[in-house]
This record gives sequence, C-alpha cells and structure tokens, in this order.
Amino acid sequence: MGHRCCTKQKVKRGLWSPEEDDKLIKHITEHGHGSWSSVPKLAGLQRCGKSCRLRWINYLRPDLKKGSFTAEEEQIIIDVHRILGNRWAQIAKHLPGRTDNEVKNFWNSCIKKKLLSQGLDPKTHNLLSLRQRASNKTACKHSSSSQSQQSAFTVFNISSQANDTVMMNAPVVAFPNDQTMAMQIPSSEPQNPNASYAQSPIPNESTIYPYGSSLDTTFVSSSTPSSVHQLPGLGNMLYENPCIWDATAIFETFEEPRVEGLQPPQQQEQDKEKICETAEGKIDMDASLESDSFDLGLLESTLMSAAMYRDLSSMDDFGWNF
DNA sequence: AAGGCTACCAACCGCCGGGCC
DNA sequence: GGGCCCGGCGGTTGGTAGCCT
Repeated sequence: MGHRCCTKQKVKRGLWSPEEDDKLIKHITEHGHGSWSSVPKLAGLQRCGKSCRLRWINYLRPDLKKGSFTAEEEQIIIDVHRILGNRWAQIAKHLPGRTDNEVKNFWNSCIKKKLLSQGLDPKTHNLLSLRQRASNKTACKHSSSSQSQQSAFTVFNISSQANDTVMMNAPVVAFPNDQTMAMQIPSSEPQNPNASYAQSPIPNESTIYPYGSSLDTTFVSSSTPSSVHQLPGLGNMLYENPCIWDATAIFETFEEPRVEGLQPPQQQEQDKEKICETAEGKIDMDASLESDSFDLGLLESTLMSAAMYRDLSSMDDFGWNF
C-alpha cells in the first residue's frame, strides 16, 4: 500500500533511471519543485511526488556533498547524536551537504558498530554494562577485552588494545580520529581509590602518557582525586583535581582536540544538577535542546559535563555530599 | 568458480503535524 | 471542529557489490 498520492495513479517504484533523474533535474532547475505532488505530472514522470522529493533531496540536489564522511563529520554526528538521539534531520543540519538519510545510513552501518566495539551503547553513549558487553562480544569480534569494574576514578577509558586497562562505566570523551580521553590507574597501582588520596595529586609526566593505538589513545595517570571526602560532585571534581586538569593539558600535544576547555565555574551548579538527575537514573538532556538552532558550543560544554555521567553503580563507593 | 555472508545505501513505508478549506 | 492534503521524518526493506570460504 503506497502513500495516498501514489494511489491516484500508477507509479513506478524502485531505483531511478538516469533518464528519470534528468527529467527531474530539468524540471526542478527550470520551475522549482513547487508542490511535490504535482512534480511527477509536470516533469513527465511515473513516480509519486514523495519519491521525487526524496530523490531530489537525497541524491540530485546540487549542493549535496559527495563522498564518504570525514573523521570530523563522524565526530560531529557522534557528538550531536549523543545529545539528540536519532533525530537524523536535526543531526544532518549540522553537516552541510549531507542528508538525514545519509547520516542515518552512516550511523547504522559504521558508527553504531564502532561504538559497540568500544563498549559503548549507541543509544545512550554510555558504557555498556558487563552483561551488555558480554552479549555484544558475540556480535563484535573486536570488542574490548573483559575487564572488571573498579573505582570511578580508576579508568576513564575504552580501549580495545590495553590488556591491563581496568574498564568501568566512567567518563569518556571522544575526539576526532577516535582519540579517547581516558584516565587510568595502571594495574600496578593501588586499586582502592582511597588508598592513594594522600599522595600528591599532581602527576608528573611519567605518570601521564598516551596509551594505545592510533585508534585508541588512552591517557593514563597514576594520580587519583585529591579530595574524595569533600566531593561536591564530579563536576567540581574536574576542577579540583589537578590530575585531570593536567591530563587535559596534555591534549594540546595531540591533534586538534575538539574539547577546548571545561565549563566555567558558574556552570558547575548546572552540571551538579545534571549529575544529580543522573544519580536518580535519569539521563535526559533533550529537554533543553529541542530548538533547531542547536549550539555546538553548548554541545561541547555539555559533553564535558556529560563526560561525568555513567553507571552510577560504580559511583556508589563515594560519599556524595551535595 | 560458486555459493554464502556481510556491508552499504537507495528507496519505500507509515506516521505525524501543519495548513487549508 | 473536522477532514483532507502535503511535506517531513524516522524506521525498515531490498538490491547490490565485495569479501570470504
């Protein structure tokens, strides 16, 4: 059963022939599309108006960008999808020359699998639970090696390469070229986060280093948060923890980090609120992002706060003091 | 070489909301 | 207010090319 407009006349379906394309291009360039339902008749096509519209928008439009997606575009898709979900049309608006259909197909064929292989849930962008990861392993040859959950500060990493990485549901910030921000305590270090709090929180260069392959760059630190007993929230922790600050400084040595900085202090309160919501099991960032005029700057700052979302079960060890 | 499998992508389907009468 | 038409959107399907066994 076709669309209403398609039932009025006998219409052709399936792939478009070059002749049909020519007719449609000629008609639209000369007359514009006007009412799509009248296009087939005026253009001399045995197609439904919807089909003409789709063909034009997805394939024939002159301003379409041809070729495969760039790493930059891929990152934009991931970033925006993290906030908006499957709103392909909205996502496509941030990619000039790309269509929602194209973005959707690229997501389903490439990015989705990539995220899964990194242990990320493509829907929520959160790390998959151990069970989910286990079930995913059967479908994903290159998934991360099995890793146990430790402390929330142990690892901020998804790495398919690092055997001694301790995986947990912790912040992950993705960068172009699949660089992934991650904080990790090497397995030789004390695994109890409280055990090392008395140590100097300021890491030296030997304790923070790029780690992993070109596809998985992991930042490793032996340092741990400096003030677990007064944690006002992870947002503040980002500011108060020199370890993480120093880690961000390292980004400068890598290719064009997308996240240029953390939120200004006044945003911390908002972030705290978001994290509180997350603690209640709610991760809903869409409410403030319904507008068409979505701001990538906002997105980036949001991502930094979003970087602190994740499986709160792993956060239970900490004495939250809101 | 042939059949099976997988990935990719163009196109379709069905639903929804807005505008018009 | 209700029905109809239309455009837009997200989900899904089906064809095809390439790879693997």
